[in-house]
Amino acid sequence: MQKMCGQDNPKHQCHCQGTRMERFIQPCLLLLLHEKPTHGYELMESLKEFGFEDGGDPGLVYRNLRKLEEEGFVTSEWETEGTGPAKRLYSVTDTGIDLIHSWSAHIQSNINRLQYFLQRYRNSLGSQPKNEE
Amino acid sequence: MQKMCGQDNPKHQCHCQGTRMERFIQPCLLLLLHEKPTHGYELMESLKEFGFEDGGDPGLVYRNLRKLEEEGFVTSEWETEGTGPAKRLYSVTDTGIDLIHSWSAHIQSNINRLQYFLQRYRNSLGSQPKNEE
DNA sequence: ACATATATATGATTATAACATATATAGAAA
DNA sequence: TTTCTATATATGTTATAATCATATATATGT
Repeated sequence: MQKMCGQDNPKHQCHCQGTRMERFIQPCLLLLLHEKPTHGYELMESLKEFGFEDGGDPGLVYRNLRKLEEEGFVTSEWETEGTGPAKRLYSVTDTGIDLIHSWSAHIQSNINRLQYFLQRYRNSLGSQPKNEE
Repeated sequence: MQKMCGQDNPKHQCHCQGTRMERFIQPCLLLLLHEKPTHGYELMESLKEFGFEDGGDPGLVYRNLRKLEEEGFVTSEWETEGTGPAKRLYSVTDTGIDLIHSWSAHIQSNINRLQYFLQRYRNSLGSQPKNEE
């Protein structure tokens, strides 16, 4: 049996599996880092604003940051000052900024595709009653 | 080196990797089959309207159809009449229709997330000049 | 006879997310 | 002072899905 999406209402269990937005975490991280250079743990907190439940999986966040750094879109340095364990502070590079622009263009075209789908959905099914589960 | 997205203009090679819309082929197949029961090969042709280049990979299309059938969202039967090789004709079931509704709700919420991103992008970067590659 | 269009299917590889843990620092509470 | 929690980063493992490659077969056009 396939996994369910859960969506907004935890009681409603639909089967659409439309939960994942592939790679979407990447532009979110870049944009957040452009707004304010910071570290992974705080980024997780901010990711909630972009719809990532609980800020997303730590593994996903930290690995994405490392990969972005490998590829030159962000840079990092250790911050040992202050309380608690050391933080790895990230900031966006110039190519990172370019990447945000690229992503934004792409996200706009994704919106267009999704809206095309909804348009067509409404034309053929939108006004019909739904079978409640 | 990471893969590039290609986007609209084949000459423009951006690095956003935002090409895939995970699982999006599923609601498209279901909606097309609701509009008109048909077979995989023709579905590939129609998928172009939803932004799938060349109608998407045949492997992806046929495997998705089989999986949807396994799960009871579509049914199929062989069509041996007519010219050319036999076609497997698919149509949507009632639970398949429900699934389209679920997907649509989800797609709407994905649009909202993407638009939230773009809004925030415009606030912090939208008016600035882009470094052309 | 050979190429092409139609039609379905499957094997193998790669990319990504999800799930599970491990490690370490520091403050608060008991 | 022991224990709990929050902070902070990291990695191993598995599951899922897209991509790439290829195989098979029917029919038509040249």
